[in-house]
Amino acid sequence: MAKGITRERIVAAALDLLDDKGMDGLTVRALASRLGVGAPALYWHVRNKQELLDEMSTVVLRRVADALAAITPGSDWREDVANYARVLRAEYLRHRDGARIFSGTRVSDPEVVKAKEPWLARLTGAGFSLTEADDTIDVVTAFVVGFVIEEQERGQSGAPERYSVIERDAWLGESAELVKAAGHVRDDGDDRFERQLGVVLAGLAARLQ
Amino acid sequence: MAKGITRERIVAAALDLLDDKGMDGLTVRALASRLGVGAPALYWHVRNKQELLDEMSTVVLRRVADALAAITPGSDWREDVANYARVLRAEYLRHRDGARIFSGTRVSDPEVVKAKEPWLARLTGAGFSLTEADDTIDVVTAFVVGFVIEEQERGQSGAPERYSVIERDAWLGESAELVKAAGHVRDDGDDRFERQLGVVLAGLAARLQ
DNA sequence: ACCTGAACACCGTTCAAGT
DNA sequence: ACCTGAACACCGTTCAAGT
Repeated sequence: MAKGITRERIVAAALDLLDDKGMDGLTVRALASRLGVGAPALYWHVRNKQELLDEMSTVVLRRVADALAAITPGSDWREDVANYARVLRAEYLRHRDGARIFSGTRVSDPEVVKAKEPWLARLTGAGFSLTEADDTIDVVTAFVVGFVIEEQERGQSGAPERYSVIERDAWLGESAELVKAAGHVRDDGDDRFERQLGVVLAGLAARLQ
Repeated sequence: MAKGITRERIVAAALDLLDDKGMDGLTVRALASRLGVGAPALYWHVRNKQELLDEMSTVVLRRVADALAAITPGSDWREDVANYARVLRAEYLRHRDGARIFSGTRVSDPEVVKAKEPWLARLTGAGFSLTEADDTIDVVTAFVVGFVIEEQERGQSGAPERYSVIERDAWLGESAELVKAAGHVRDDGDDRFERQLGVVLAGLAARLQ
């Protein structure tokens, strides 16, 4: 409706549209009509759809960086790294298919990459070599990305019935008793995340001995 | 050319097409013409494109299961889990954007899910509870998915120059010395993977104490 | 500088009709 | 049972033209 489209407004509207309609509904035309302009108007502000996606992912990672900058570092690097993992997961979860869409995309803003600096300082200060510190951030990031991709696929429209325990057992058929039992005791969400994050953190701590 | 399209041939051709032309080139029409039929012909064998993608990912995961079944389990669960991680990474790497495309999709074949059974048996036998055994497979899977997504994004067409160290330093601008230094010492590929996988395995081993 | 209108070369999918 | 031809309702993107 109100004109005066800017790059930032486009990206913000794109994130809203993604949450409303999902990845398939995130089209240049739908985005333009949401902003009250024609589709070609967007191409004055953004080179193409890929650049738009990169910009969206940069915004999400900037929020991660900002949230982390607002947290006062604790006394233990373990708790700080855990907070990084939690914030990253929370920001991915905030958007439909966030982990799949925003992982492995190019960050367009150097400031977001520079946000790693205090973390590397803190980890090397705690006794990690530079490579180990870099590995630390990377391995935690990889874990969170993989975890949330699976998590978001699960909690989605389109046949949650396969994940209903009874139907899953029937679908599995004969034998595979442990696979079925694992399905019965399986939990979701925060507890599962914290538990598995604990595994990764324990592995990192072991490096310091 | 040769007619007699079957579901399996369609999926195999789709994997080939993906590797040749990438995700954007994987269209129903291009796939059909590769098989020598019209696009609507495919809809007799496959409900829609999503089902085709699910089937592709099932084939990839079936190869993982088969490769693992061919490996004789060693004396140490650590080495077995490491082999799972290596095989999963290798199969993802085999296809363009494999990790991003094939992770978090629905497996259509119960046999592939059942392949987890001997792993759960082995891990519980080694002293893990059922939940811990399930976490073990999941946390390793999540790590591999996240790692390979990043890995495949990097080794791709479209501006590898940002990842050239000199240009990256310039792009980063002032300060952020540790971020730059980390970029200088950073390696890629197998060594990096083995190192970070070692972190996850150490964390899992710590659970057993 | 910023946006529109019209167009181009595509998409996934449906469906009557053919064999 | 399996496939074609034609069509529908879309896509992302370009480009001359308007203001």
